[in-house]
Amino acid sequence: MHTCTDAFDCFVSRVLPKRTGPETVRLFRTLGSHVHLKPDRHLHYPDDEPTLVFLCDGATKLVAHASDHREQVLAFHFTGDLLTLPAHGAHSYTLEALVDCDLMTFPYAQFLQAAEKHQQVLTQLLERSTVSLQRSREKTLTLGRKSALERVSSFLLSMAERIGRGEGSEVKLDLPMSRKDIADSLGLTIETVSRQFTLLRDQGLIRTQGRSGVTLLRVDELDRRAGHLRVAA
Amino acid sequence: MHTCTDAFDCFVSRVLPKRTGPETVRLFRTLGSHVHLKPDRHLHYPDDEPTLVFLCDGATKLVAHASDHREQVLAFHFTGDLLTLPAHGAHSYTLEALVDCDLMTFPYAQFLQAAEKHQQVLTQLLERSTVSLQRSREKTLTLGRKSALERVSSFLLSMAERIGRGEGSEVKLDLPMSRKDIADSLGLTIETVSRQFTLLRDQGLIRTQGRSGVTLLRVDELDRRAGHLRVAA
DNA sequence: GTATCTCATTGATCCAGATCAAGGAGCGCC
DNA sequence: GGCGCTCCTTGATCTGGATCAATGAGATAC
Repeated sequence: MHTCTDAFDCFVSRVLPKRTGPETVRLFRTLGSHVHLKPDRHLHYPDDEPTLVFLCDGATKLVAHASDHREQVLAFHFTGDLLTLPAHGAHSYTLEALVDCDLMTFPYAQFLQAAEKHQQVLTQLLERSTVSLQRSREKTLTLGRKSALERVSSFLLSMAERIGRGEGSEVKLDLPMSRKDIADSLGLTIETVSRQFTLLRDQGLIRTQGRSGVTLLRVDELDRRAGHLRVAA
Repeated sequence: MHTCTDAFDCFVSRVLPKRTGPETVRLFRTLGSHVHLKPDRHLHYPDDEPTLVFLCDGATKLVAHASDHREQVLAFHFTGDLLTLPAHGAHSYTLEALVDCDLMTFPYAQFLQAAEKHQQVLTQLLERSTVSLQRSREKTLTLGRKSALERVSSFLLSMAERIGRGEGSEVKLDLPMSRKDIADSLGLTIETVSRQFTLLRDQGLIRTQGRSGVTLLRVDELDRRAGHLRVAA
């Protein structure tokens, strides 16, 4: 994935409905911009109007900035995700690349206008927005009421769902984010996250390979550690 | 607001576009159910499919339940709000009335189908969903990175925005939720919330009248306490 | 291959907010 | 209008995770 055309084609095939007319495709093309981001770089976008982003390839984090230099990671995104960057309000937001990323950006208002005649696009936007809201609510519960161990377990399970490769009863993960990113996402410190990893490793629930490799060995036990509701035993 | 007809009319006038045809209105009527909830009662809804709720009148809280009996308030809603109750996943959710409430409920999937021909309804659904997501993200930052005092200040400011009555430079609030609800919303305990109220009162930033009355005396100072980004000084 | 630099782990101490424990005040009920 | 109950406030103590402080291990550059 390198050229602007590739990126746009990727957007077309994954977001627009199958038999979208060529004139509509052309309309979206005039609205969208292709951006390549290197790791640790953040997307520059107008802070007074929301922007729609389609992540063609890569992984990003959405970060909220409070006063001081405190940061909270609101969400991680992976290849194929569609997300809305809010205009800055009481806090400011940035989208930062975790690895090399290709994305398409659209001014939200104009995109919406273009989509109005194609309710399948609207429906999809709504659907994806609902999934984001759902994830955000789970995060709220995690941050509001869970212990460090529960947070880290929840995090691993959620990553397993999104980027895990199942191998028998195990799930392999290649985490694109650093311990700092995980800590900022879970409302913890690097040290605490590291200690929970060690704890889970010592209990035989996970194995780690290098900085980014994690294998979940006992998903059932992790579910219990995560404080999830017992599925009727 | 008491009869089923009143409630549905309220929904029609606040959610459906102005010149919606009578046959469409009739369609939505067949999908919707009117429910009255007394304080502390919760809405019963199928746990395997999402439900759309329009709050005609009253105030509610959306609560997530983790294992043990820990609860996290995900959001408060007030008259005129439209919200989506997710199907239960790793956690379960309930919608509970804070005061007497009238609401209209719709099966989400069927509502969406009915709305497909009316992209104004879709657009509105999307818009409201985006606002919910935005609020949820602010909450994430609050729960992840803010101190008790910052959380309570943020909470008061957010309530001021939604249900405050401005009187000169002051804002009057009549909070429909208990200290317990506030604590469960901010990831704190009742005691800590109470102590922050006392602190803010002692600093002359708020005045309290009885259990539910709060007057914000210094919105600017509260903004500072809330850890909001300084508006270019 | 190895030097170096960054990121992760581990250990020691500290503190904000939880927990435990009484009082006090508002509000509904009779 | 006062009785009683619930919710709120205040105080004392405890603790999980933050902070401070070294190591240790992976990745990158040469």
